[in-house]
Amino acid sequence: MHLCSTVIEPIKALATSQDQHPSFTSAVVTMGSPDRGQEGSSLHLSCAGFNEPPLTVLERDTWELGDTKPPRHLSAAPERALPGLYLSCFDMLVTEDAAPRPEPRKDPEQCPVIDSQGLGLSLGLDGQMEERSLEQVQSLVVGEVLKDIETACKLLNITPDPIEWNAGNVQKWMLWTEHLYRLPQVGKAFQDLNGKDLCAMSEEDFRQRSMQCGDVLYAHLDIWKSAAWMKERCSPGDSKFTGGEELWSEADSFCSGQPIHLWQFLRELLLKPHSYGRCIRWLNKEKGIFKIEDSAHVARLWGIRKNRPAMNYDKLSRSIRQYYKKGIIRKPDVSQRLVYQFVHPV
DNA sequence: CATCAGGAGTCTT
DNA sequence: AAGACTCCTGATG
Repeated sequence: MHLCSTVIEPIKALATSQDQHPSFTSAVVTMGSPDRGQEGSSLHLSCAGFNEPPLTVLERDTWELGDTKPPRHLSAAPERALPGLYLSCFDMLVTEDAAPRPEPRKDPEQCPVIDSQGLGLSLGLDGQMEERSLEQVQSLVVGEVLKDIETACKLLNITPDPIEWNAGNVQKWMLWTEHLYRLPQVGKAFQDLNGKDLCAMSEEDFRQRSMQCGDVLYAHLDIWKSAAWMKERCSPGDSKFTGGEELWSEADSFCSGQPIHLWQFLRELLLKPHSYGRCIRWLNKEKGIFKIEDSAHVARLWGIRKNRPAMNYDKLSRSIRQYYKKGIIRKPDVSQRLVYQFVHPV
């Protein structure tokens, strides 16, 4: 499988340009996290394609380090919901190069574009190397997206594909997304919608239900839809996206399995510092010592997971203390507030 | 005041 | 029955 070679230019543009181009669909790669930029090690990618050329442009987005919301303009997505069009750059990533090799692009002013008509660059040796490294970057990006979604699935006990969600799952996802991006609570506006309804909604529908963050929710859902679509499209055994398949199957088994334990939940949060590092983080990962930075937030997330709206840190900490006897969690030797230690660190 | 420790009854799976 | 939830009293910083 080859990447469409014209993806290279957009990535270059990503590194150098902050300008937006009027004729983009939206494909966004950002470093860091919507919630916590400091970790900065993971890539967040989201795209939404129009089905008219130019099909996709990667652009640098304003969703920068430290920002708390995904890019607004992500929402520039198609009104008609064709699964294959949700994420045209994913499309490019997973599609065999069926189209004829494109001509070199002559116009330097032209915005970098993944041309839907199959136009692009023919590459020399350098280009091939670039292509390879770009492929690695994209693989990494997609892998990170899949991992993030996998984690959320585990934590929420929902399936990765939004279309399968019932109304309860939708509410959970909404609550979770609100907390992740620190959005105002608007879940009520989406009550009684199942996943199918949600997926059928346009950005405008989202905006109508929530002026404040409908577009953000729409964009976030778009990522999930795209990932689900990609998962479906990836043939089993395709190891292109590092661990992607395993991650998914892992997530599936987790979702359909036993209820998650609190200690597992905490560990999952700790494994995603770029998403949850603001509320819980390792003090000493080797020794399994962690600190709950935002007790209310962690309790709220746990409450969402367990469908316990009344959950608070008082109750959560009581549950943690039950682990003392069982030898799962203890207080570290030097006891500190909000600091605990896994007895058997990974 | 928030956190911590632990008893005890209830609920959920 | 296990694990978690809930409510509680009392201690600590």
